[in-house]
Amino acid sequence: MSVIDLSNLPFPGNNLRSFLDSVCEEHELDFAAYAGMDPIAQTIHGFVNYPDEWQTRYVSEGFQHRDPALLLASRSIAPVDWQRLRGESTFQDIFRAASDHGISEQGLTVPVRGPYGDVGLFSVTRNCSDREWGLLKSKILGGLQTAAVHLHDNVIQSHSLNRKLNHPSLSARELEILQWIAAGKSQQDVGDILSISNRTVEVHLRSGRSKLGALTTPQAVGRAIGLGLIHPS
Amino acid sequence: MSVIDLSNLPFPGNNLRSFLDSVCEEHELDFAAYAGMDPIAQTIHGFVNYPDEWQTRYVSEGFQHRDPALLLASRSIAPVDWQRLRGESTFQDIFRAASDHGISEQGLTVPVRGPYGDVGLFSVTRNCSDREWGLLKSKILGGLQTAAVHLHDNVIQSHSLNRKLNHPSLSARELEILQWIAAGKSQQDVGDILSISNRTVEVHLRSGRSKLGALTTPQAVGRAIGLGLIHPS
DNA sequence: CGGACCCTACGGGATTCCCCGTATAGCAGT
DNA sequence: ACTGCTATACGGGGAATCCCGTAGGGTCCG
Repeated sequence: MSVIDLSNLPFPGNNLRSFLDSVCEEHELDFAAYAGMDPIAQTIHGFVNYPDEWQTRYVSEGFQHRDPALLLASRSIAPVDWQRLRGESTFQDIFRAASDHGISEQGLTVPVRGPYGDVGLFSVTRNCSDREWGLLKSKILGGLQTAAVHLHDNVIQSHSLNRKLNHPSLSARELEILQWIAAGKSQQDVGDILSISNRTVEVHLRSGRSKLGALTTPQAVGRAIGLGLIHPS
Repeated sequence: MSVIDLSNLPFPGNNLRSFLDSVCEEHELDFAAYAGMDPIAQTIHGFVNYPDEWQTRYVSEGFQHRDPALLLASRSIAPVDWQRLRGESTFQDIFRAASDHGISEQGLTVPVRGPYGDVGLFSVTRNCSDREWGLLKSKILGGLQTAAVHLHDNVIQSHSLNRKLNHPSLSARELEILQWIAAGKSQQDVGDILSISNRTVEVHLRSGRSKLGALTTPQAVGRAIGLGLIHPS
């Protein structure tokens, strides 16, 4: 999974990095970070207002691939309080490293999903006691949720990113065939159903795989489902 | 798409219908409605605190399939203010019908997505002027967002719980292998990765397919993803 | 202790899929 | 008009999968 730094990209009409700062200021937070995951391109892109050294270290040690806050939030609907992760050794490892750079153990990650399988993860931290954190959290949760939606919406809408994260567009025929394959039909079956040659079915399937960046048909089916292009049956 | 009324289903520890009422009370709203779309089962399920006659009419006329508020929000990341829809004739039709039952034109629909392509749509209405609505909206947007997440999370949790009860559970090995297959590995690859024979891999795959009621491996991968047993990659 | 699974492993034979091509025709954009 | 993409179709050859078995060792439970 490659990492794309969005912090220097021009965005239409606003600067998302400074938006992080204003969220921190408004809600009495220390740091904020946005990470967007593209499940197909296998990329993570983002921007933070963490100290530069921590950001560098985080990426260079590949923390974004095993950070339990990101992993859990990327599979969750509701926000994930980092308190839930304290038992996990991976979290403890990353937190020990983070505390060297002044980042607190108190944090929260809000997931936001778009219609194409894209996930935005908005994390904030604040150095304070558990009790203070609990009070603060309930007070600002709505605002964080709104900020997360705003961030992810802007990132996904932005043209410059859409070029980087171009979602594969399968032809109607390719989708149709992939849908039948996902329904358990063989290539021959599909050919009979659609009244075309099984060889032609295989051609469409091949080009579908290629567009999805999949090595095998099962993987292509999985990705297409993950993108909402087809449905399991 | 069939319609499932969840309003009478028992939920663990809380009543979602009364949650709608409390959201209305807290935020000075007239009505609130939750609609969940399941792209796999092709169903819409939901519950509302609209007047019964309106609810009945809405469903009987199939409004849920063409309501522009739902359609737009289901493709959006950010909340959709119904003001944006005033130009659309479909919206005007539905609103004319709604106003017969005391529902205002002033409304908002908040979309929330889960990891499996599921979408929750939380709508609220308030009878007031455009200016009042603008002020109210900015004040309660965060709370609505939080409420929407809470609703959808609860519905999905209980829904997937139901599905897990009804579906056979795959062994850890079977899931592990299916996950690698979904990641584009061949049976031989998986055997090498797990240091077992490729024939053994095939055995697990076979039994996984059988448990999922799938005729082919691509179908099994699709179903496993649809059930949330594995993730696309 | 005897089933009931699960994990492991191997084999033969049939089927299917995948990769490499070639080829025509239509349709859309520039 | 040329270029590019899509849909259609065909074929050979090799690789992979799938289906039918057998079989020993492990765990868990009644």
